[in-house]
Amino acid sequence: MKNAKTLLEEKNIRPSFQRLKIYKLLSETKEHPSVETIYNELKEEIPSLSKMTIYNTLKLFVENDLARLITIEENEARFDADTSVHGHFKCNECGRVLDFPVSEAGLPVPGNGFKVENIDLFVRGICPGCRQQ
Amino acid sequence: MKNAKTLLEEKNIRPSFQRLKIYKLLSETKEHPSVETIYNELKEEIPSLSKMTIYNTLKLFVENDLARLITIEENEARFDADTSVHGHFKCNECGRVLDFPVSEAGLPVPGNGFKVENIDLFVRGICPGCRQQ
DNA sequence: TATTATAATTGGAATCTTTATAAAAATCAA
DNA sequence: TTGATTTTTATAAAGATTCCAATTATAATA
Repeated sequence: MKNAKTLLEEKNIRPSFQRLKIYKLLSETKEHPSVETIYNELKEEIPSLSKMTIYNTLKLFVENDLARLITIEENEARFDADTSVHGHFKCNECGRVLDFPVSEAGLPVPGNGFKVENIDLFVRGICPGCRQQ
Repeated sequence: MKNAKTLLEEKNIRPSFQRLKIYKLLSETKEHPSVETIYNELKEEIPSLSKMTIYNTLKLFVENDLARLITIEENEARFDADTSVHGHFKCNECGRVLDFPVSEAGLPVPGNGFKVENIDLFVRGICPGCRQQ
C-alpha cells in the first residue's frame, strides 16, 4: 500500500501539508465525508485551514482519479477515496452512506456509440441497523 | 394512458391548476428538467407562478411516486416523471441527460437486511452526437 | 349564496453549498 | 537571497433551496 505522498506525486500533484492531510483523512474513512465534514475534522489540527482549499483539493483529486464524487445526496457533495467500482447505499433513516460490492461486468450501460467515463450505482432505503428499531 | 388529473387524484393530491401544468410538462418531456427550467417554461403561461410552488409540487410528486429525483448533476436537482427502472446517462460534453434501458433483475443490490426503496444507475461520458465532432 | 375552514400559492428573506477573486504565504529554481 | 510559481487563505458573490407570513383559491357547510 503506497503512502499518500507517493500517490500524489505519481499524479504530479504537489504533496502539500493540507493535501496530504485531506487525502489521508479521506482514504482512512468509510464515511464518504462532505466538504463540511472534512473541514470540521481537520480544523483542530490545522486552525488556519480554509474551506476553499478543501474544494480545490477534492476537485484536483477527482480529476486525477484519486477520489470519486458521490452525488447520492440531494444537496451536498460527498467523496470517496476508493475509486474502484462499487455501489453506494444511503439509509433514508440515519443518513449514512455505505458501500456494497458490485461486479462491473454485471452493470448495464448505454448501447453503441456512447463513451462511458464513469458509473454510479446508488441505492436508497433502510439499513439493517435502522430496520431493527 | 390516464390523464394528469386522475393520476393526482389517485394519490389524494388535489389537482390544482399549477400542479397539473407541472405534471403535464414533466410527463411530456424527456429532458429531465430542473426547477429553474420548469419555472422558465411555465412562466409565460402562468405569470404569477412562484418557484416555491414548483419546489413544493415536485417534492409532493416524488413522495407519491409520481416523479423521480435525479441527482446526476452535482449542483442542480433534476426530475423525471418516468418512475420505471431505467438508467440515466449524462454527457459531459453537451450536458444532456438521456435515458437508457436497464433490466431491474440484472442490477446488483446490497445483501441481506437492507430494505431497498429506490435504485439509480448513473453513467457519465460522451454521447454519440458529441463524439462525432 | 354567504360563511367558514382548510389547503395551495405567492413573494421575500434567509440559509446553505459552491465558485470567483485577489492578497498573502509557501515552495522551488536559479 | 532573489524572483517566479504554486498553494493557501479570506472575503465576497453566485446559485439552489428552504423558511415564513400573507394572500388567494378551494371545498364543505349552513
